Amino acid sequence: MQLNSTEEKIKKAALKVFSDKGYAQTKTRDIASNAGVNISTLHYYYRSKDRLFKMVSDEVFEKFNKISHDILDADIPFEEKIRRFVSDYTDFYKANPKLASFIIFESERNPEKVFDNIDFERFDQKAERELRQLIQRGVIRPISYPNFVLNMVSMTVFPFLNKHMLHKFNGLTEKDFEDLLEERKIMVPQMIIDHLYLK
Amino acid sequence: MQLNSTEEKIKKAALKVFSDKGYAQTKTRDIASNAGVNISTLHYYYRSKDRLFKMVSDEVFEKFNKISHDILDADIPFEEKIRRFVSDYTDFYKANPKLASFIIFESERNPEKVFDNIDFERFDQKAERELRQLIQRGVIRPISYPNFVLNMVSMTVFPFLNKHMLHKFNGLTEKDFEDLLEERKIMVPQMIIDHLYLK
DNA sequence: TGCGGATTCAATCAATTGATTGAATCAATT
DNA sequence: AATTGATTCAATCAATTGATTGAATCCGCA
Repeated sequence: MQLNSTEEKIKKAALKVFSDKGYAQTKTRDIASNAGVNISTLHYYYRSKDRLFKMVSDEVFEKFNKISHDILDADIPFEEKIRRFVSDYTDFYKANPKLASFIIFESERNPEKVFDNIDFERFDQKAERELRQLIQRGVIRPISYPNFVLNMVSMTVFPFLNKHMLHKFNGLTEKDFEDLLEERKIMVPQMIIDHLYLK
Repeated sequence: MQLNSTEEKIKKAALKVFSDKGYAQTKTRDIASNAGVNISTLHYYYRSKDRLFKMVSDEVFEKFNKISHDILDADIPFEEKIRRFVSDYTDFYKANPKLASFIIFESERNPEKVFDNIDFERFDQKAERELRQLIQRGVIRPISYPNFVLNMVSMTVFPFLNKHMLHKFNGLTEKDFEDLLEERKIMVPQMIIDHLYLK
């Protein structure tokens, strides 16, 4: 599919509107007018709102998963993986600020639409094994895998879920927000590592 | 308004459906049938979907804010406030598991419907002052107030935003989830305190 | 030029949904 | 028992919305 084709324009508009408003609040007419095409052109290419959503969300989750897999496959120390996880996902969400809420919101609100063929398993099994080994070797303190992941993911993603509130109630400008993210790239891994490593 | 009155039944059903499905995906018919009343009974009491939503969300945010205010007004050390924040909000969300997503989702998706008269300011000013003083006295390391809050809030709330994923991809049972939360009540404040306090 | 498939669109359909109406029922008071 | 206001409901309305239809337009190619 070539860039800027009608088909591609529709998908881009769909991602924008879906992640701005969520699945239910999105109207196919919104997407069509955002893409600058007729409603039936949208249906011509994607048949239904559901199928269009699935296409978009599959693409999003693919990009999303790739980051994890790349980090896990990298031949670097565990500490470094933590730093890269926070840094890479922060950059990912910075480049696509709406994806954070898209992923979290829609996977809770419309799991049946989002999950069909996503495999978190490969990633999880590998990561969990690595964590367990470090615990058994006495390098890091005992911690359950879900808790470890939650700490890392929550502190990385949450600023993007809360952006509106941060702007409204903490008066953060866009620049402030970016500075805050850069600060977190250092601080968050450091917090996790300081808590985890027994040294 | 008396307990279990029709009016109250509608509001309870509304909270349930709104927080299950989000504003847009909620149909007044859903609420009515959940409450066991006719659609027009719902309109008789609340006039419109918007007004019903506002009633419900105001009540939610009131409870939500009370926790912060109580902690901040308490005459206990700052460390202890961190522990109570994590613990009290965890209990709050445990008792009302859907409220976490309700608060985060709706305040981002429909800020204009949610925020009218919420004052985060009193809380924030007081808390920020307390943090600044500790930094100036050299008790804790320098950290911006938004970053401090983000760390605390994100690690506390996030498990509830992600519950479905945790169940699906980590195979957590309900019991596992509760154990995990109890573990986090200890671990999360400890992480924050270890990182913050210079001792 | 003219054929044929791909693409686009205006018009329309059917289902959904928030809201209203007017009648019926209930409950308290006299 | 009668009156009155509060409550409830079946039926209906108007707007929205996902989807379809059939005609028009575009484009590559003989």
